[in-house]
Amino acid sequence: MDARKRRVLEALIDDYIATAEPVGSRTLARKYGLGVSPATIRNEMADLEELGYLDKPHTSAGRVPSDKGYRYYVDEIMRPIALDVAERERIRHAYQVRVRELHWFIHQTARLVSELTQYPSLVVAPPMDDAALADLSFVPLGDDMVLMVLKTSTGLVENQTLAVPDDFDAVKLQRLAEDFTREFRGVAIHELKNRILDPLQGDISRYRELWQLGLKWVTELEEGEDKVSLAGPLNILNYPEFRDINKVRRVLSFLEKETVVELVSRSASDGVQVVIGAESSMDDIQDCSLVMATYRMGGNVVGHLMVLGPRRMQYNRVMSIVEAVSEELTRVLHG
Amino acid sequence: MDARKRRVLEALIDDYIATAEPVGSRTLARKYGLGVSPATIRNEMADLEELGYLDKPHTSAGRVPSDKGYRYYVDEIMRPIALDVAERERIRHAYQVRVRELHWFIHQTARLVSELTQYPSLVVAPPMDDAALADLSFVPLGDDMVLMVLKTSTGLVENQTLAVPDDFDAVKLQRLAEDFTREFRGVAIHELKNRILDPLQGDISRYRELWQLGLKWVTELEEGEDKVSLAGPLNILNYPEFRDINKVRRVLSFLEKETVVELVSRSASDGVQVVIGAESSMDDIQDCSLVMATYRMGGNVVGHLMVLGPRRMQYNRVMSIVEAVSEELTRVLHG
DNA sequence: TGTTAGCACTCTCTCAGCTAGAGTGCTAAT
DNA sequence: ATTAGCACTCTAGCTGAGAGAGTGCTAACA
Repeated sequence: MDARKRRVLEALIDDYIATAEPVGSRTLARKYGLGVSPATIRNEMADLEELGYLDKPHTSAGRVPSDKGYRYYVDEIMRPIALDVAERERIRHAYQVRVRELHWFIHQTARLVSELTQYPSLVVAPPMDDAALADLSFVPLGDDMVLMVLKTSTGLVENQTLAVPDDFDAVKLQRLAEDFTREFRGVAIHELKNRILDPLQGDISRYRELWQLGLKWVTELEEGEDKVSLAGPLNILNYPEFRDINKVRRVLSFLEKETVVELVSRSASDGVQVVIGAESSMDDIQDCSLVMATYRMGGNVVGHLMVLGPRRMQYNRVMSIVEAVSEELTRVLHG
Repeated sequence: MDARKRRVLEALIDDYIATAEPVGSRTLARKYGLGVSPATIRNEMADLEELGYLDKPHTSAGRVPSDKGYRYYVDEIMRPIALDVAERERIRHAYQVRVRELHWFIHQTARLVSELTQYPSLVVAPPMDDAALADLSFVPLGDDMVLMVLKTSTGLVENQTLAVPDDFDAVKLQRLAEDFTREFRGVAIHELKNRILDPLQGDISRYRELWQLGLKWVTELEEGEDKVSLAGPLNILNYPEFRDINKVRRVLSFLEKETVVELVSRSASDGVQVVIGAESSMDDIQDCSLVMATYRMGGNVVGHLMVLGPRRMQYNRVMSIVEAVSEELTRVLHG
């Protein structure tokens, strides 16, 4: 793979990303200043095809990048692109409203990313489970209803209405919350469940009744709907590779399945990651690419952020956006 | 319009709803026991076309119902269908979790309806604005943050985190909430804004600073994202009339525009309403039908519920579902 | 030896023409 | 009033030809 092959591959992929049409030697020679004739380029393309970087839809069409071609492009050729000022501003301002609820963050993030990239975007919340309890309070609502407000050590707030037995009045509830917070502050949420159900634990039996109601909620928090936010799914309709309605259906329903979460969570390493086409080994998105990143929250609690597009994706742009947003999100969640 | 014409029209529409293919006289004679020959049916069909109830895609295709045809079918021919037990149960159980947040209700309702009907469904929340204040409380969160919890006279709860000035400690906040609730209980939310901004009002100037923060939130509540919930948009991909990607795009983006809310809110009358094709005078949904209903909450505060599908919709089934759900919702919101 | 011009070849896309099939509308018989 | 029969119309689908784009190979060239 000499320098000229690289330049040919780069030009071809750039052109294909821009046009979605197979690229021929003539086009390449004309539009990109490669300094050689179409015939020479043809030879190079034949080599690149033999090396597995290019595919041919049929004999008399131009070439198209293969998964391996894109991979090489992403890893070795492509240079990161700087976001423009407006985009940076957009990202910086996205989290200025001082909401502290997790589902708001993931919703906002998914929308931000899909609007910036013009691709569908999916954000997975870090498991609430791993965070520690910081504070618990109750707000009586009348009608035997109470609003339970949970604050985590990561600074987030979640709340839920609960029905409580008749004999819990406001005073009792407040004392309960204080006792509870004193006893369990700093304990991880998932740990909490064991402690409460453990009969050897001290004088907490009187909370049990109430807490069991709360347990249900905590459990829901872990695997509730709020955990994943999908934004901009319709964006894929703008790309010609999704002219086929069945493909649209396959991909979009994939995004609503539970498997996405597993897929996204699988790649837990730092930094921006790219998955190209069949690399995901998911049938439904054989010809889609994913750009993923993680964000952190109070230590090692980790959430995920993903963009899905056609393999012919503007990788550098999308990667820059995903990186910038995940960093901003980590920053905001830390402060 | 004699009895036989009615039967022909009914059979034709039933068949077209089932198959999405233009219906010919032969098919009608064969599949529905009309007791007459295709030739006779042809004559009736010619009459029905002249009367405007049917259209012809082209000379040698069968007939297709026109808007007027569907209208007559819905108003005069079609009989309501009873939901089966499983569906009734499904609806009854949908609201058993005792959440009291409006956005939960609309989200849940939209999902329920789209799953039952297999069409996209949209639910518009009643304007928070019209409800009266029942109770206000604050939960301190540390970091100068506070959770503001608003309870309305309709029994719903909304909450929002706010940043507050340094000098509001827990005690001060609690007293503030008590004073506030005492003074403004029963006042409509939209009225509240005027009262607070009115300098002639009594000794409330000390709340102003805090409340102005809250005002922003209340304003957002009125026209925030939580006001509308769309579920099952992908369902339309299952119907052959949406094989064209541009039509899908037109319709789905219509559902995300602000105009839907206006359209839905326009028909404020009781009971289930049907809008067929061009009756909506909305270009983007020329060949879609809408089934809409309202639900009530604490008197006359009204929300809306809508199903969108192809004109070739299973009107009786969808109408039954929409009616049952809106009634159940009204019932639940009342208790 | 690497590059290039030339050229035959291959494959797809499009368009016109044709056919089969479905359905109609009219006429005449019942 | 109903129906059988039949000519007519229109579409969907197939076929074949031609244009166009692009390739791969060969031979000439620097």
